[in-house]
Amino acid sequence: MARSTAQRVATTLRERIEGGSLPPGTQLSEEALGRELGVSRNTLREAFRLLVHESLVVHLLNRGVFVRVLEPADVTDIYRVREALETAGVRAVATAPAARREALAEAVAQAERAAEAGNWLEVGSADLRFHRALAALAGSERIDAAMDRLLAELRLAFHEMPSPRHFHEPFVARNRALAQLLADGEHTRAEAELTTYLEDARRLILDTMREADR
Amino acid sequence: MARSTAQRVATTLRERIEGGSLPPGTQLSEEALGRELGVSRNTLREAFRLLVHESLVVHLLNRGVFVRVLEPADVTDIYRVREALETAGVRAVATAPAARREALAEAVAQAERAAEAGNWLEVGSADLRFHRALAALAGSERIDAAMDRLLAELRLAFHEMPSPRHFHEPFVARNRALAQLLADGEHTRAEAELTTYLEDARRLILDTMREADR
DNA sequence: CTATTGAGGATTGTTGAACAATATCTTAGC
DNA sequence: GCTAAGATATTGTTCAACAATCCTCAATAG
Repeated sequence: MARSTAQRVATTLRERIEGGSLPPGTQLSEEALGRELGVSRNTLREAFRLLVHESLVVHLLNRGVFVRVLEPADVTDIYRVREALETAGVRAVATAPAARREALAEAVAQAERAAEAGNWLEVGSADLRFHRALAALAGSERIDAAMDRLLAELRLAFHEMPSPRHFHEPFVARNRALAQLLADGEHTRAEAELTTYLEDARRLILDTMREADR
Repeated sequence: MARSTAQRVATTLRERIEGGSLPPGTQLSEEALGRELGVSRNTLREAFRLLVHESLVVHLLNRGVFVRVLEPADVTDIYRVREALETAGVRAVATAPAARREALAEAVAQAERAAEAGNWLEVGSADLRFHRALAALAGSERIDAAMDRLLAELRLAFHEMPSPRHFHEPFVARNRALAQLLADGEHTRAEAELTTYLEDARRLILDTMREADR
């Protein structure tokens, strides 16, 4: 559990960004943040580098670091990568260990329980876990890490979603259907469903973003 | 082209690593390197962060940074990601702009010219360009960046290849065949060829690595 | 002889202050 | 209103010091 000061500071900032108290576009001032968190500027800069690596912030030379602002083009790009990685998972389902396949069903069940309880934010988290588990079928550490980064970026966009229910509800049943297709060995149909799923989700996000820009 | 000192330092270290003068496993001492390159420890540490992001070095807490040592498991992992990303490119070939499709033929031609000239290192570079162009058909900045990182990692393994000709020669013709299948719209066969191509290349590297461990 | 422990030395982790380089804001002049 | 020059604030980089951690190696116990 040994972690450096910079890593702890990065965790604090990550929570603030994902929690919304540091909204996209905010500049992270070295002097102010360092004083508030009780760390030196050098250490803070090391923490910034970690967050840059996670794409949660961007670093502009001589201007500083800013909480990432997700453009529509970014959302489109992210969904292209998701399609590539999750499709790779679908294709590897036959050779994946049983534990990884069970993780899919587990995430679906969690999403359904959260939906019944009306906890739509948790539904969203379970949805991301499901798709992370999907990509994890490929059995690659690098794919897992890439998915983690992608989904962290996407969470920035989720913050702009005015109604979590409207956004997450339709996908609960579709996740179950997709999991069922995979369990039944219907690989081709599973791939097709995944593609339309991602296409629909992407469009929903983009429409909402355009809506918000008025 | 404004670049910070840290970025320039990272570039020289990158060149030394890829050039072989800093072989895998070497520790990058903050004190010694900082004195030699005429930069402070803090700036050097910022440069290290950039290289960590590129996976060229690893950072162990309280122990320092070391030039990445590629294990057989890493090679297997990298080829899983390559399969996912390059397959995504193959699938998007129909919708890709003409310029991107021409980049494929260009890389094939360069590899063939280099092979005729007996310049096998250049053949290797052209091979990587071809596969980078393949993934670029997907039209995603993040996929492009991921491929760049993956191929930079792979170069670490290429250093251990005793005979560049033996390793690169067989793949020149296969790249041309693959490009032809794509130009002909034979998507299914192209995907199949890509899979066996990557499988063969991976096995060749792994066999060589095991050979070298004796 | 092997394994463990502990002291010492070397390296990294972090700090705070200082100055340089750059960007942004303000103001003067047209 | 617009441009240009200067003032101000922020980041980029350095330096020196100290704290925390790891590694080496010898001394010791079994």
